Amino acid sequence: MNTFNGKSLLTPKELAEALGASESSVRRWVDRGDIRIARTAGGHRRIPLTEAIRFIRLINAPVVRPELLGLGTLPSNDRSTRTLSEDEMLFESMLACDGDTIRGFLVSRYLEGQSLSALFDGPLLGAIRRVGDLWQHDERGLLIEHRATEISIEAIGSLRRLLPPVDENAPLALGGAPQGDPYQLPSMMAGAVLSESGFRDVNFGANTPVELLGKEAIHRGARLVWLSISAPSEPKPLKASLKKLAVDLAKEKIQLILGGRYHGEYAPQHATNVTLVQSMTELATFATRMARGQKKQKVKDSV
Amino acid sequence: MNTFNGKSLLTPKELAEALGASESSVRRWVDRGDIRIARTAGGHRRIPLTEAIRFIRLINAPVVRPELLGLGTLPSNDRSTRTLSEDEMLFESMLACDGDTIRGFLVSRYLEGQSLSALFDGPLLGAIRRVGDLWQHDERGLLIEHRATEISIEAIGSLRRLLPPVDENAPLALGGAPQGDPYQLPSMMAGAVLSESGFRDVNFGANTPVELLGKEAIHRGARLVWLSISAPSEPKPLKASLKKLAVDLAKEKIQLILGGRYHGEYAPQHATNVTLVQSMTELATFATRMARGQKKQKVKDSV
DNA sequence: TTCCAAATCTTCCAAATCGTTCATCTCTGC
DNA sequence: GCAGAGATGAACGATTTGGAAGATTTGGAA
Repeated sequence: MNTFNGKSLLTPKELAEALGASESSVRRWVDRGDIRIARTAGGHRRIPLTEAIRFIRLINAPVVRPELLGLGTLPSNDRSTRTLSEDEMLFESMLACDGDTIRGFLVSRYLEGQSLSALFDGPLLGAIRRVGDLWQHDERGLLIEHRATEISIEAIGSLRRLLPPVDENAPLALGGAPQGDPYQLPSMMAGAVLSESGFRDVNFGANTPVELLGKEAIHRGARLVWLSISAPSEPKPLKASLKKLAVDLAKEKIQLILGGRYHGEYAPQHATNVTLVQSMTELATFATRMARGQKKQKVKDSV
Repeated sequence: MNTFNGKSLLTPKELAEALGASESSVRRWVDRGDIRIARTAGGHRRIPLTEAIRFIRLINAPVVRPELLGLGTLPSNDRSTRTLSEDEMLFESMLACDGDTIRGFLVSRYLEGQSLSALFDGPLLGAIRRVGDLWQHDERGLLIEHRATEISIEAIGSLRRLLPPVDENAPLALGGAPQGDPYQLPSMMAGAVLSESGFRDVNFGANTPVELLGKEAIHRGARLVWLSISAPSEPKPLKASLKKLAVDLAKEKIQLILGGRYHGEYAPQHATNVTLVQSMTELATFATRMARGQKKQKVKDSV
């Protein structure tokens, strides 16, 4: 499947979503003759892309979600080849610095029911890692990686607007990346995933002093602290401050979650309130279970 | 009806309810040409969100129910009862890490007709500077500054969604903060302001190697390069690379704009294509004039 | 192949929107 | 105060839209 041309036949549903109209309307327009179509043997309407474009230009219709017309996103009923080329497609879009396609792709997938954690672990982080590998070979790679970060920040922002609002009484989660770690993206993703999992999240971003984070978590009555460790660091001090952090948080029964490429190297041993996660999905699993527990506890408290 | 919140097409009824006006009036405004619209194949009016925003700013209409426009809740737009000074209010919200209030405040001021550059120069940068001063006295200040950055990033994203779409033929602007400068925010603001001024903007964010930026600008046919210098640096190398950048860009007739707290200290002398700006407003003024010039040139080219 | 879930079909209906007209309201100038 | 101009909002029958119900088709998996 040629990812960039998308497919040449659209279903009424696809055209309807691309135009921000209803399936019923598209069917009526087709039946009235405004859009010329082909039919499958069984009578289902199939709209040639060129015909869709002719119609769009004819009535000057605004296209709400261009990616559904195949300019970026794979058609949704092409499940066999989808997973294979998803990463490829996002990677190509990153190379082209095409933020619209990336945002559109992620939003589409989210609306289709994918979780944020799956989207991050799969296509998005996949593409970003490949972009990151680039600047071994190509000096432009560094620029592209910078741009990919900005695009991803924007895309995560768009996705967050689609999340249902979080309960004001939801447990609080604080986090960031430790001092010396300049990567913003993983922590931002973690915040979004935690919000999806039922926490109120407060992300302090890259390069956050671990000691302050701990104090703040206690001060604000957080139930969870996350740290994303994506850059190597002086081993001794970070390991020590993580250990202290774990102990301090344990006193208040606050969970500490460590993730990121280098999280294993600095993680404190033998701490009961520390959890290591390898992926956003693991984070989501842990957080969802924990949020459910907190809710029960809240209910129990209020009884 | 499209239920998800990122809705980009409004019906006349929705806009009417959001403005507290009648459908009849909206229809009249549309038919008179005050609001540019699209039509469905059946002739029903569909109003692009950005066009609704443009109209609201144009006639300075109060928005009674912003949530119908997907804008979330805005602070009371009862303009007579504003007691706290704007700066004070934003600062307080930053202290409380209350991102919603800050986003709502900025969006509502934008709807009232303020320009992005004025909002950035005034309330937003004002509040951020005060937050920045905090950690002279209070160690929590550093955390709050981190959080203020994240909040501002999100707010700028929200504002950008409201800008009218940029013409595909608009001149291209590339920029970022130079190597060694970790501040993301000023460059992100500059990108938004340039977009408002009629450029297609590509922001490479903090810590971007100046040499690569220059090559990329030439490679992609940019008309403008911006650099926001918010952190002190080794004077010699940065000054040298800026000088080389200015010369390289001059050959292609690309303007270089330098801004940020420390821009004066590294700016090349005697370069005709280099402009120093002290504020986002100055950037906007320069960029708007330049974009107008580019447009004229485009028209002339096509004749 | 056979089977199943998801997508699409047709048909129907309530709600929204259309274009139009008309009464009401608000301002301005005298 | 009053006449006229212009804007507003309500009302009308005709048309369009969006969604639901139940039958059929599709694409992929056992």
